[in-house]
Amino acid sequence: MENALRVRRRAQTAREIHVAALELCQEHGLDAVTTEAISSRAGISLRTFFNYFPNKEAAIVHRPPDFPEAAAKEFAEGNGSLLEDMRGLLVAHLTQIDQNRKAGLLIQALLRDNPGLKNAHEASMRGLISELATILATRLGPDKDHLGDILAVVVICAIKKALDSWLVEEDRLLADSIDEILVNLQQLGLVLQ
Amino acid sequence: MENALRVRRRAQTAREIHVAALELCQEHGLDAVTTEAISSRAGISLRTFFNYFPNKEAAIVHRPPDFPEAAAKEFAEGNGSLLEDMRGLLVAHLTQIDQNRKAGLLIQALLRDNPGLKNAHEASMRGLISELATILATRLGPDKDHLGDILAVVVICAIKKALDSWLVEEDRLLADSIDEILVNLQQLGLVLQ
DNA sequence: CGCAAATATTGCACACAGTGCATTTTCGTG
DNA sequence: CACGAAAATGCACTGTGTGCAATATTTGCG
Repeated sequence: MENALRVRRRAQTAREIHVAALELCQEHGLDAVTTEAISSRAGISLRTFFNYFPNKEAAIVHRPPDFPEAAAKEFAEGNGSLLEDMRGLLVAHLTQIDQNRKAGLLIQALLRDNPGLKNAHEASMRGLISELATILATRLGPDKDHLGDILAVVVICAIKKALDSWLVEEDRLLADSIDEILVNLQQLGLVLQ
Repeated sequence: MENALRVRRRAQTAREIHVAALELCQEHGLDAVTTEAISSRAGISLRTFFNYFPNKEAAIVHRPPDFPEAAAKEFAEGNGSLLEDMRGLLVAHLTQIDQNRKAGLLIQALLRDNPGLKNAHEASMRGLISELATILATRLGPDKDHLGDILAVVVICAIKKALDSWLVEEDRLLADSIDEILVNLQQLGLVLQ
C-alpha cells in the first residue's frame, strides 16, 4: 500500500491537463475553450477531466505552490520580529513561483481579461490562506486563532499585490518584491495603531 | 427619462427572487433546488431569472448591505485615530445587517453546509471590499492605494469573523461585535510591528 | 511470474445551466 | 390615450457536470 508513486503520477496528469488548458486559452481565448477540447488535447477522456478538476477554471488556475515545509517550520519556531522572520518564508514561497514564471504570467494575463476566472482563483487562494493560517497558529500560540486567520488573509493579499508588479515588470528583483510585501505590512501595522 | 421608479421595481423583483431561492433552499436543500424552481416560485420565467442573477448561488447570496453614504463620508473626512473613527462606519454597517437578521442567519447556515456557495459569497464580498477601498482611499490620501486595498480586505475579513460569532450567539450585543472587530484589528497592528 | 485487490479511465445517458435572438408585454411619460 | 424604452418571455441550442456500470491498469504479494 505504497502510494507515493500513484500520487506523483496523479500530480503529473493534473499538470498535463493544466498545461493543455493554458495552451488552448492562449490560442483561442478562454470563452472558446471547452472542457472537451482540454481533455482531448491532454489525451484523456472528458470524464477523466472531471476526475481531476471540477471545472475548466480550476484546471486553468490549478493550484499555487505551497509554503515549503522547511521554511514553514523555521518561521513557526522563530522568535525574532514576526515580519523579519517572515522574510524567509516569503523568499521560499516566491522562489517557487519564480520557477514557473511563464505559467504565472499567462495565468495572470488570463485573470486580467476574464473576470470569470476570479472565483476559481480565489478558491485556490483559500487553500494557501488556510495553510498559512495553520503555520501562523503554531507561531502565535493558542487563543489567537482569529488573529492568525486575519493575518493569513492580509499576508496573502500583500503577496498578490506584489506579484502584480513583479510579474509585469520584466527585470524586477525577487528581493524587491519581498521588501514591498514587508513594507506594506509594516505600514498596515502603523496605520492600525 | 426618470427611472427612479424602475430602479426600485427592479430591486424589488431581485429581492423576490432572492427570497424564493432562500425558501426553496430551506425546504429542499441547495442541491435539490433548480433555477427553474426558483423562477417559478418567484413568479417569473426562467429566462428572466438570468436577467437578474448569473446563477442560483448569486440569487441566494444576493448582495450584502453597503456602507451608508453618510457614515462613509464622516469616516473619510475624520481625522482622529483611524480605528476609532472606523467605529461609526461599523455601527452603520452592522446595523443594516441587523435589520435583516433572519435572512443573514439563513444564508450563514447555508454557507456552512454548502461549500459550493463560497465562491458566490466571496464574489459579493469583493463588491464590499472595493467599496471600502474607495472610502479608505479618500481617508488615506493619494499614493496609498495598495495600503488602502489591503486594509479594506482585512477589515472586511474581521467583520466576517465577528458576524460568525454574532449571528450564532442569539443575544449578543451589536456593540460587542464591533468591539471584537476593533480589538482584532488593533492586535493585528501590534503584531505587525 | 501471475493472481487478486485496489485504483484509474472511460462510455453512456441524462438533467440542468446559461446564452443569443426575436418577439411580446408592461409601464412611465408626454 | 398613445408612444417608446425597458422588461419579460419563448425557443433553440451548446456546454457543464454527475451517476453508474464496465473496462483497463497498477500494485502488492504469495
